[in-house]
Amino acid sequence: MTVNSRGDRALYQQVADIIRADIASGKLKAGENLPSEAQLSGTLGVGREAIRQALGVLRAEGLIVTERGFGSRVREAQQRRIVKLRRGDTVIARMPSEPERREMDLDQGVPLLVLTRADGSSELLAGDATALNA
Amino acid sequence: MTVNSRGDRALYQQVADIIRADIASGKLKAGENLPSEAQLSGTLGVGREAIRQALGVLRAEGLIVTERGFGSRVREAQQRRIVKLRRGDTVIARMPSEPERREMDLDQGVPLLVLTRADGSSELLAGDATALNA
DNA sequence: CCGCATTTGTACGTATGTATG
DNA sequence: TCATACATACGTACAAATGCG
Repeated sequence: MTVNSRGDRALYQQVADIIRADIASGKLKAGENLPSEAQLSGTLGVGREAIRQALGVLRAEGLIVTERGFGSRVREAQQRRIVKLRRGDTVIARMPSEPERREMDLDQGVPLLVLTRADGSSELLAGDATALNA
Repeated sequence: MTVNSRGDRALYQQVADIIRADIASGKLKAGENLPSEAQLSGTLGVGREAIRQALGVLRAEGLIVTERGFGSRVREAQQRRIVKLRRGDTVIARMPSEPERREMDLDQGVPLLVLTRADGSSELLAGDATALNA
């Protein structure tokens, strides 16, 4: 598995593809730490920015989480709470704004579910911790 | 409205806050073009990278879309198709992977809804174009 | 159709700040 | 205290797409 600067895809996309595949295949397991940016940079032979962009893609996909001063690790599947929908309830999905994300303490790449009950009341639900059931 | 390098928030977050507020207030209307990165850089007195990071935040929130060689504009609300949920249907939300995003031609910052019908069949729905109704 | 200016995308380097262990 | 690691932010350069004359 290596990157190719002559490929039609950007280096950082190729890096993201490699890591995503490693996660999907189980070569990188949930909760496991990724190599540091510097290590990935050296191993794959690309600059740190390409590595950081790749990790940014994977964070936006909700596949990894990164902690400053520590590193990145494969995000673990969240326990899902099942929310029963009743007749007349409606739901839409969207991404939280940054302030909302901090407020609700959500990881990057986690969508929000806006549940509006038939009576007009509404709730914000973390998309990775919620399963809807009609 | 200006940025402050001594603030406790990063410059790019401050820039994102300003533009987000301009969108929320209607000062920047749906479909309207944002100033170019170079213009924002000059106007706000920060480097291009801080501007690009700010725009990246807003893209991830689904607030703007960017076209290479053209610029960024405020994303317009999508017409939502209403999907009726029947008893036994379940739905979870997640972000698409980059390959899925390109495949389904989704903008950044648009979540995916995975609808599994009671009979076991499932569908992928664009979160910004779908409203669930139980 | 062609060339040009504009604009975003990619990728590198460098430096400094800040959190973790 | 200290090394490690990520975050922020500047600069530079070139590639690639768009729109216009």
